[in-house]
Amino acid sequence: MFALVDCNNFYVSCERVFDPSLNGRPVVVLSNNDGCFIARSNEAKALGLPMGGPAFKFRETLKKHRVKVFSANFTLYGDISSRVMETLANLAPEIEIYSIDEAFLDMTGFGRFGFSEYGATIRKTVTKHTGIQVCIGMGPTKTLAKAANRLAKKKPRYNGVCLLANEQEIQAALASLKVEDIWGIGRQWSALLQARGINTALDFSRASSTWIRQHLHITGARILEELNGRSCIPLEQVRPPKQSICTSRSFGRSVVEFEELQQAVATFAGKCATKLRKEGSVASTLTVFICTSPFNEPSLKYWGTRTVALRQPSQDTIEIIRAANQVLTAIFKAGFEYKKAGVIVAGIASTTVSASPLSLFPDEAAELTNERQQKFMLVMDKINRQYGNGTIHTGAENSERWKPQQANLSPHYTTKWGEIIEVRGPHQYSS
DNA sequence: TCTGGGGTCCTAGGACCC
DNA sequence: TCTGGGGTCCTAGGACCC
Repeated sequence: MFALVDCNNFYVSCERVFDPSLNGRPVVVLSNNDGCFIARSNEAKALGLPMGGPAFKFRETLKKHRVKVFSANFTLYGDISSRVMETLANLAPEIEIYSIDEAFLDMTGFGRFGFSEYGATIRKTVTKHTGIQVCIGMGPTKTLAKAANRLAKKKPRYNGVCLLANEQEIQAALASLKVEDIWGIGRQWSALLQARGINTALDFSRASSTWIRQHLHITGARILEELNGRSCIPLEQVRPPKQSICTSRSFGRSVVEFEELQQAVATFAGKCATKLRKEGSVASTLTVFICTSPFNEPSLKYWGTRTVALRQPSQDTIEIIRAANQVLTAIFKAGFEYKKAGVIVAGIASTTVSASPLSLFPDEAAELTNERQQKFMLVMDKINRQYGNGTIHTGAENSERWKPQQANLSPHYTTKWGEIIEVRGPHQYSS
């Protein structure tokens, strides 16, 4: 038996924990650059504000209904998330952290407490420890637990916990689930399925496995099995090492100058190097991409990207920035208004298993430099850990000019002393 | 005027090996 | 006119997830 625990309207809930006056009011959280809706309270959903909808198109509604709008505060959400996960890990020994607001739990052996009863206990405990509300779905496979979770969220009669334990419950649940709402079925595939008369999850579960295998490949075949109660997507308790690391941003405004793009790309490359060191990994390839707005007319559109091999697998900020700069120089075209850029490092290997190949012609001077570079990076990371990110950085990195817009950022309530005090104010302590 | 960021898995096809 | 069988590795592109 699997359980899927999913936080309700997670980013909005995080904001509400620190400002309960927002309860009952419509609240939305925007993506970087205050672009799209990425979280909505139930009240905001009821106003018809769609997930992913661009905020500027709904200015009227936001104003008219006095919707509280937040810029994304990922530092806060990440910290609250880790508290939720910690609570869950104490309630069930086997847990897979699936996303910032979701976790799968292995419920094997918990039947003796009653699955639904234990689900209710989990719900209560998480709210008590963190202030975050969750819904829980349970079923014999991860895909069915996902479906159950959807029901738990949608239908009040479940009280936030939906258990699919027997054949009848499962069939009824699948009949009420639209095919596009199955976990793993996106837009393209649901169109394909609907064209074939497969409209519900129940239809899907009874579809021809040959046809599914042919058109939806192995991924679809697994879903079919899982809907029929045969588990084939296992719980992944340890996160496998990342295969690629990406740092990309849309710019707060158009960027035209090469030098400015250069600073942005250097900053992303530096961030990738920091992430690599945090993972204990080295990368062997590097990709840089730059692009104009996808909403431009075709003649004003440009998408430039190139991948190169690094001279040797690396996690060195300076090395990676240098390589990224070379790629940028090669793909940059003057005369375009750039809106976004990014750096991706891949071909990742762990530093701990000494997977990086040795040089056939070792260069002692270079080795010495490498060693010094590594020590330098250690010092840099240590300073930034202790005094805050960005305390020390290379001259090439600069995030001032292209910085994303964040007009309505809430304080970093749980991660910066200064911002906690700023909000609460010393006078409140007396009461 | 203004439209996010960070990932994974799978397949097909090309280039290569013996 | 006729031209094997069994592989690996890599990349691009397309699908999906939150």
